[in-house]
Amino acid sequence: MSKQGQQNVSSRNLADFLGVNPWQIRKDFSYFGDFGTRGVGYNIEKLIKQINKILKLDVVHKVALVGVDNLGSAILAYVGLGVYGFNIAAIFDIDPKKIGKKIRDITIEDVSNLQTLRKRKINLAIIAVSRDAAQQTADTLVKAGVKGILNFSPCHSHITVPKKVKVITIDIAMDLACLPYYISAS
Amino acid sequence: MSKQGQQNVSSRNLADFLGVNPWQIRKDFSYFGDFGTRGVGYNIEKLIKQINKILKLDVVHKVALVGVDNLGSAILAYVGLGVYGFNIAAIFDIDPKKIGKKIRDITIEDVSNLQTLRKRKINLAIIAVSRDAAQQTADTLVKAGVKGILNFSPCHSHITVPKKVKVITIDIAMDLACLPYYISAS
DNA sequence: GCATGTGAAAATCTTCACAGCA
DNA sequence: TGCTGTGAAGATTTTCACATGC
Repeated sequence: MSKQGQQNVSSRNLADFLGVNPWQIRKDFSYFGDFGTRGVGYNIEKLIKQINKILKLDVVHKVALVGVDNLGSAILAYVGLGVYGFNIAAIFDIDPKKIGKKIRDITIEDVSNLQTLRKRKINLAIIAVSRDAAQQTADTLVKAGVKGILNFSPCHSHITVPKKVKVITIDIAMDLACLPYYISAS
Repeated sequence: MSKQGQQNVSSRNLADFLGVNPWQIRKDFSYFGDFGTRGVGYNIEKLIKQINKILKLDVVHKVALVGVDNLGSAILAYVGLGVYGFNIAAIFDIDPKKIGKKIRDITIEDVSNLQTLRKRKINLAIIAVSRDAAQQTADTLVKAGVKGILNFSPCHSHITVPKKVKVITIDIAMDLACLPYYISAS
């Protein structure tokens, strides 16, 4: 909407777009403050800024990618160029054939370099390694000061981390496994 | 646990493993029936069967993969070999260079063949195409009788389908975007 | 004794109706 | 008049305590 030059948006507009009720939008916003103007709606630019601030997306975050297989490459393509203000600042792999090569001007490093993340002020990481290496990778990342992990290993492989570290797991097979339940219900 | 030869598991065991309370486990199960034995716990084999039945994972589901880029290849590696009883039964792409090649004994077909899905009794699909092609792909899939879609295009590209069709969207960049909120809270 | 299954209480989330303000 | 912000009502979910059965 911002790109289309719109100035304001109402809770009804947003609700229709998302498929929810207008009062859900308003109630949710109200927990964080008064963003709108009565009779007018929400100023789009201001709203974007407010939400980015709430979600802490108002600064650029450096991210390390561990594992640059097919999945790692796909992630780079998706997250690569600054969506939501992320900056893939380092890439690691265990495969000697890949180490030293460059992807998008970033040199692939050996996983033994992971310990340098703290010094480089990188505290987010994406785990795209094989399921067997996932826990070990997580341990190393935590030791290197990483505070948030996006984990692509299957959820039953059960990554354990100290609870000050936030892990979000994307388990592709499990998401697929949700579909049959819904399609049979209809 | 089953693979380790265990016979029974208690709600406490399951709860500890998942990081929730035992009574949450029991209450949830109780909505679907009486699976356990008082004083003993749940028979693991029987429990697996019951849950698979509830989730409709007790039969093999055929799945079509559309788009066999890096992401598509990664998905094949993850879902490829029968996890949760899925069977990747067809692969489609738009790139003439890929069409006709084989991956895991499956010949890559042109997307114009998507209409054959109904005849082949494939009613689940994975969309791993570029964001611009996502809606069009979804439309074609729906027309071909697909009832459930796992969609990897960004959620703001906003796939629209008839509501009898279930779509689950995995938006990698958005999941990553959740992390900063949690790490700053600690 | 031990662990499930469940009604009831407590907490939370959703919906609504309308006051308040541009 | 139009749309936000919000207290209160309604619905749902979570927690708990204990009766039930092996």
